[in-house]
Amino acid sequence: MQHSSPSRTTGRPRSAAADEAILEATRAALVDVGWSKLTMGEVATRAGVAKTTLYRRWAGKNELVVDAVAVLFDELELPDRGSLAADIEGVVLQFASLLDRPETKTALMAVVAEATRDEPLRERIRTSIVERQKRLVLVGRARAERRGELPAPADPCVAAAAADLIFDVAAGAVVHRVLVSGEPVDQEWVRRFTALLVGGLAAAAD
Amino acid sequence: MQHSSPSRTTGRPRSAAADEAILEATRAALVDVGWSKLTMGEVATRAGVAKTTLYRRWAGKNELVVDAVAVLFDELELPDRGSLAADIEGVVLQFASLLDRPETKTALMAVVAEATRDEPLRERIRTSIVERQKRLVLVGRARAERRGELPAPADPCVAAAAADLIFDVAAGAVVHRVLVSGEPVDQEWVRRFTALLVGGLAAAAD
DNA sequence: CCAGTTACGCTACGACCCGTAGCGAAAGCT
DNA sequence: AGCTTTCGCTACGGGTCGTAGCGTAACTGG
Repeated sequence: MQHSSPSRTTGRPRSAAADEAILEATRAALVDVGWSKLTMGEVATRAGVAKTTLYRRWAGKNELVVDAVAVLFDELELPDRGSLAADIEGVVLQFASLLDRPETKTALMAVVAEATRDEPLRERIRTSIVERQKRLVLVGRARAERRGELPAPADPCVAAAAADLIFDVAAGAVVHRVLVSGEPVDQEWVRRFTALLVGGLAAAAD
Repeated sequence: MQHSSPSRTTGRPRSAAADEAILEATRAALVDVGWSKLTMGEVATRAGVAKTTLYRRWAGKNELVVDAVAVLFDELELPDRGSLAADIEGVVLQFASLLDRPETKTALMAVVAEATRDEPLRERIRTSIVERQKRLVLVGRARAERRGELPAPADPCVAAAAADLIFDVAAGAVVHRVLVSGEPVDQEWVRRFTALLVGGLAAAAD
């Protein structure tokens, strides 16, 4: 009667090694053939696994790819570089180089596109990728306040809205620059963008 | 010997009505079934046209959809609302409501994703959609300078880079807000975003 | 008016991928 | 041992792809 028990005690356990092999094979296949020509059968072959095993764990291509690329985003960090501007420049460059990797480049927009007509998938993207990276904004903001570069927000509700805004602006700008405009996120561009963002934050604080 | 003559003088001419019927059918199909379940056969049926006719004019689904949605972006305008901030708020709201339409929502990210592995498609998107809308940034900037809200840039090369930056920031932020974060672009958000952008522009002018 | 040229609608086709069902074997538990 | 669940494998109907071939329609130049 206990169908979705998190850890079942009886029966043969699922191979954790197969899990990682599948995700790794998915990333490799994304590099080689891209999103549109990626098939479940190919991933299964690459991972040395039966196609049915894939369908036992993921509903389809969308969910599989989300899980395969989500872990890559956890590499992002926010080392303390001494100033708000330097911190932003650092993380933006990290994010840009992550987006330059062929597996993320071809997969990210594709799953977002699919998610426009698939609410569960949208939720999966949110919890697996988006929400996890907002931590970077919060850490950066707290650090800037500690340095006295930004005033502490009066209303915590306003603070949350501001963090969301900054996240959308930063992530959106980099994604648009790389994938839509198709031009590089180089030192020069990052410098200009950071100046714009920091200037706007300072002005909004008044 | 003149294979790709722009207007051939001999033979039966292509039906312009069929062209429009196909693009219209493509948009309608996008609304109904979305990008991933959109098939060339279905579009042909809806348009009352043979499937082979589609392939005679477009190489595939990607190119067809780009042409089908590109015209929608030409609706964007930048009416003079008296101030830089008001102008930005107006066009951002327009862009957001355009992105809310199901046909653009599901198609835009999908073709961008495909374009990451298809250079000709990337070029087609650039010339058909992206470059055409940069006019809005240039018009807004010129208007702000005429009002005295922003100084005229010294170097025209710097001015072009600044325009590209503003375009990526504005378009990217709205797209990210709507499609990735999945939250609405309401009056409140637009107000905050515009304050951030205008503040940044003013600060960068120093 | 007629021959030449091109577009159109239709049908049929092999190739591929999908997602599932059914089977026997393997791997864990009590 | 006996039970339970996963695994690899094969096979299948259903769908889409992109193309080829055919006869017909539309338009042009002689």
